[in-house]
Amino acid sequence: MATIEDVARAAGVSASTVSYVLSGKRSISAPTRQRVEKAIQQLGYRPHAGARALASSRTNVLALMAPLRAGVEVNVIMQFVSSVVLRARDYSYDVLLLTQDDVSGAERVGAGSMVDGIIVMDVEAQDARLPSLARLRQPTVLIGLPRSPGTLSCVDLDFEAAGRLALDHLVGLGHRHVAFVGPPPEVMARHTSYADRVLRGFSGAARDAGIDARTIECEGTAPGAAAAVDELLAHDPALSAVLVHNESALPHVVARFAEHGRRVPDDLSVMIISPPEVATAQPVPLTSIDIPTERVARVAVEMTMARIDGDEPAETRLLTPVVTDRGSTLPAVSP
Amino acid sequence: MATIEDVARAAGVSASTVSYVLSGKRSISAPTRQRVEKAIQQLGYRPHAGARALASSRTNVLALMAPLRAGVEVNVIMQFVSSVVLRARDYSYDVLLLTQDDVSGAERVGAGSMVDGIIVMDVEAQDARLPSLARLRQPTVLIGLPRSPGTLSCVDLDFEAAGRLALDHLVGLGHRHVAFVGPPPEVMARHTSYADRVLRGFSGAARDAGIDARTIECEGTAPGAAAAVDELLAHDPALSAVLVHNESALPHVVARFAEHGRRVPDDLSVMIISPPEVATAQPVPLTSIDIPTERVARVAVEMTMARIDGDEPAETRLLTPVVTDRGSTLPAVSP
DNA sequence: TTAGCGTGTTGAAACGCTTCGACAAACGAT
DNA sequence: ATCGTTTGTCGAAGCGTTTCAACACGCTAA
Repeated sequence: MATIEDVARAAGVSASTVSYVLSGKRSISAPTRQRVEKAIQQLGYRPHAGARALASSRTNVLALMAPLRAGVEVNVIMQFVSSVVLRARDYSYDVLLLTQDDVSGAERVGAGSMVDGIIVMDVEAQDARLPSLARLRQPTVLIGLPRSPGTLSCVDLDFEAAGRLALDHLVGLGHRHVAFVGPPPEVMARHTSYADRVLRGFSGAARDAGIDARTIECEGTAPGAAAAVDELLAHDPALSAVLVHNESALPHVVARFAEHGRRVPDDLSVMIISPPEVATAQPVPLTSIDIPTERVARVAVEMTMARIDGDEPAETRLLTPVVTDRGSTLPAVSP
Repeated sequence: MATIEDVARAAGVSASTVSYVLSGKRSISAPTRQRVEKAIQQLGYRPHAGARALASSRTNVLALMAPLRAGVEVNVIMQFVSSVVLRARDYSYDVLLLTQDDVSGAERVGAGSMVDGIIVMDVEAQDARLPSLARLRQPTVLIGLPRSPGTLSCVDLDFEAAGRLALDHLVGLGHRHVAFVGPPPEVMARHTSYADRVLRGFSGAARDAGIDARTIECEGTAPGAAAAVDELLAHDPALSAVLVHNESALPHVVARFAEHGRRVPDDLSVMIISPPEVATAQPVPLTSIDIPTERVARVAVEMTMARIDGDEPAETRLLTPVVTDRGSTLPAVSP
């Protein structure tokens, strides 16, 4: 492999000049720059990442913690992951993927100076990883909102507002018999940040509206969905609208309601919180509060970059949810 | 951050001794080792990855190319990705995730000495990336089987044998009216390695058996599946068995057959090629040829490691497919 | 004419580790 | 007692960059 010295020799300059051509940190005369660039081309020179990291204390690598826990929506995870990778490239960064659900990976790559920053997914309300992350030299950005972020930056859709907004949307259509079909029990049990928050927003808004809105956890399987739907209808046969926050269960939920003779949207209004791709890919397109995965990922990367080379203070950004009406919610019929 | 010198000073030895304690490449007396280890603990020392890479020409990082193209099964991809990450850890390796579908990412991290080896997913029959990959200093292992692997290692389920095996299984049960529901058109058009191979195996075996077995591409959506099923039945109303190699379409295919009054398994035998999790998660568990994602990933990592520090020659390993009968295929009823 | 300044370039010192060759000490065999 | 081996440790070179201080040069301003 060609080194910077080889390039310098070929161009008839010193190594430091080559370095300055590459980094642009000092002005270089046009002729010199051209000779250097030509030498780089001809030799196919690429700086050695390790040497560069050693000298500059910059790796141009980001760590992404994406624990693949039970009950998570793989599609959504993957959307975040690929968006983060894509956005990181805008800043000439690569992404190291960590999938363990403890913090050991982050400690290893952080303390070992393998990365300049860390993005963390699937955050829990009381996330055990946060103290260790806060101790690292590298800035950390959470996708999600724990109870006490401390000095860590956070970004996410405002899921609490989303829950509230969904309920208000349904109530605004005149629905008084409303329910929430949530993530599977294991996700709730972990107090996964988004799950808690939607629930809080939805239930809080229901209380404010004076409505008894039932909420239920739901496995992402056909039998699980059937059980959930059956229970909801048993509890309130007059049920006329549901909010679903569980992509895997969604088709089965809709199917089960159909078996009970409730068709969307005439007999039942359905909303979902999910990426738009999911809401539109259903047999009947669904009114939804879209999870803007691409935007969240972009902001996460931007925040990380700002903290890497700014020393910007930590910050929490919650994106405002919006209802996209796709026709699966209709005004309630008067009793 | 503590450096190796700090540790050496604290332990009253030289830096090289600390290095040898860490690497085990020379024998160190027990007392010395203990002092060094204690110093490491107390200082919380972690070797600087860049410095280590510079000195040793080893990064302990693997690149994983996982292009997220249209029509790929995200679940399967994710299973591979997480298995690769997990297995890499067995060798103290981390994984850098590349998602671009061209080879530029691999060139960057390879030529820049960011990684020691490269694992490539979603390989096409005539994959344009192969020549560049072969030129890199780092060993590359393909998950998939291109037409001419050259000096690159390959590992995969033997999809051609799988196609053949599936057809033989169905014919063995007496079915003579058999069809294949394959991946979506965009996957076929790319000549994605596994897609081509299943098709070849299935069609070849059908020819050998003297059967006219229809094959059809299929979108992963409900309308797409309906269209495919309708066409198959129109072409051969006596159809009694299908092989599906398309997870997204699977539930819709089964549903559409049901709408035509064909129930699994009594009216229709169904097999699928997929990871076992998918086959078992269906309302009716399906007889399948399992894609052993975990095993393929493990072998891919092992092969990469062997070539990193062996200088083993390239090798192709095809895992033998096996039919797992879950009761969704029954003997054909005599006409 | 000289002092001062900006521009472009360079040499050398880090950065933190691995590894080679050397060497001292301890040991066993003669 | 001597020689050769083995064992444990060390010093120093080298890995390929970045970056700082210094310098040469040509200019402008006084």
